[in-house]
Amino acid sequence: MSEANKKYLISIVGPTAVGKTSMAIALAKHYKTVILSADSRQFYKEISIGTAKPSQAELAEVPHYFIGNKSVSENYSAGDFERDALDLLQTLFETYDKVVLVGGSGLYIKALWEGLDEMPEVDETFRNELIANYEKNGLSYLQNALLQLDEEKYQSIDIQNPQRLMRAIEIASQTTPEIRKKNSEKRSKRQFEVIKIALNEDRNVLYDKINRRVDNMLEMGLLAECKAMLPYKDHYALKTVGYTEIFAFFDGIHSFEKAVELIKQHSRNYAKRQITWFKRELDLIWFNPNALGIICEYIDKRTE
RNA sequence: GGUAUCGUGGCCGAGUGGCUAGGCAAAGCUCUGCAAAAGCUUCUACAGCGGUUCGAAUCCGCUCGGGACCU
Repeated sequence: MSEANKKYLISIVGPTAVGKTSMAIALAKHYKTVILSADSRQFYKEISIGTAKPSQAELAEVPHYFIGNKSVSENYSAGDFERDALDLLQTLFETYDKVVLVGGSGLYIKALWEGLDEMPEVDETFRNELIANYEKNGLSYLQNALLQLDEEKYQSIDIQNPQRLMRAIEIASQTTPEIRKKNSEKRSKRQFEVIKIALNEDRNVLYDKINRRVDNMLEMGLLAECKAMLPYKDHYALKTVGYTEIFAFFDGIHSFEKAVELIKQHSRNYAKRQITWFKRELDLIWFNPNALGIICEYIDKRTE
């Protein structure tokens, strides 16, 4: 079963602060390859401290892709990432048999592993109208709108979730059932094998790491980074843990101490959601974050 | 020592005789383009003991505890 030219995407996933970055670097060095990041916030070049980007020293150890390659003023979606990452992988696999993927953004990783259906481009004007209508008329407005456009979708999604409803309406209003069916059929097959590795550890240990990392971010100058981002505070990229809480502090909504407490708490909540997300992935194996040796053995067995 | 006063689930907090307040946290979960987002579910407590009542977190008594005031 060993094929000379078989390509592998070694994927390291798991909750925030568990130790994915250092594991990915260790693996990339061991297999003499490069790292492709799948972190929906580390794309942005202006925000580094609060997103726990790899340090300059770490970035110098191994080539990284998709770190700081976008600006917070751009909108970048899971679909964009799938397309860009797939393009890049095609090139990388000409040189490497194995590439390390690392990140914690479940949807983005899923997009790269399995692909998303082809969908119409997001129409900002339409989306803004939808948001305005939702704010004026409430959830039932969205529910009714989707029910009119695509009853099948209405039955299958969480109709309590305004974000999902709006996205479904966007798609339904620009496509027909036939197009939607065809789009889901032409999802592209992957030319590489995905090896799914998740890192996790005792919840209390993880939470402790998260808390300490937040303190560390503050020491490294998170406050100044947030201050510099004030002009962009309404961009999607800044709607994220570590920034929204500090912005609220700047606005006098709560104290600095409260902001710090909330960042820690929200980071813990995020970690929990990540764990829930990846738990559904059945062909994914869980390891302790310092089990480098065991992980290498596992990879070797899978790729021999 | 005396006088009033308060004591609600991990935390905050409404409720003055009868129908699970609510919020936060926590835990569990959902997920095809805002995803570090957004949403869902679960968690029946009234300091203790006794009394009144068909029925008490709510009324009465005592005890314990907190903070306040007076001497």
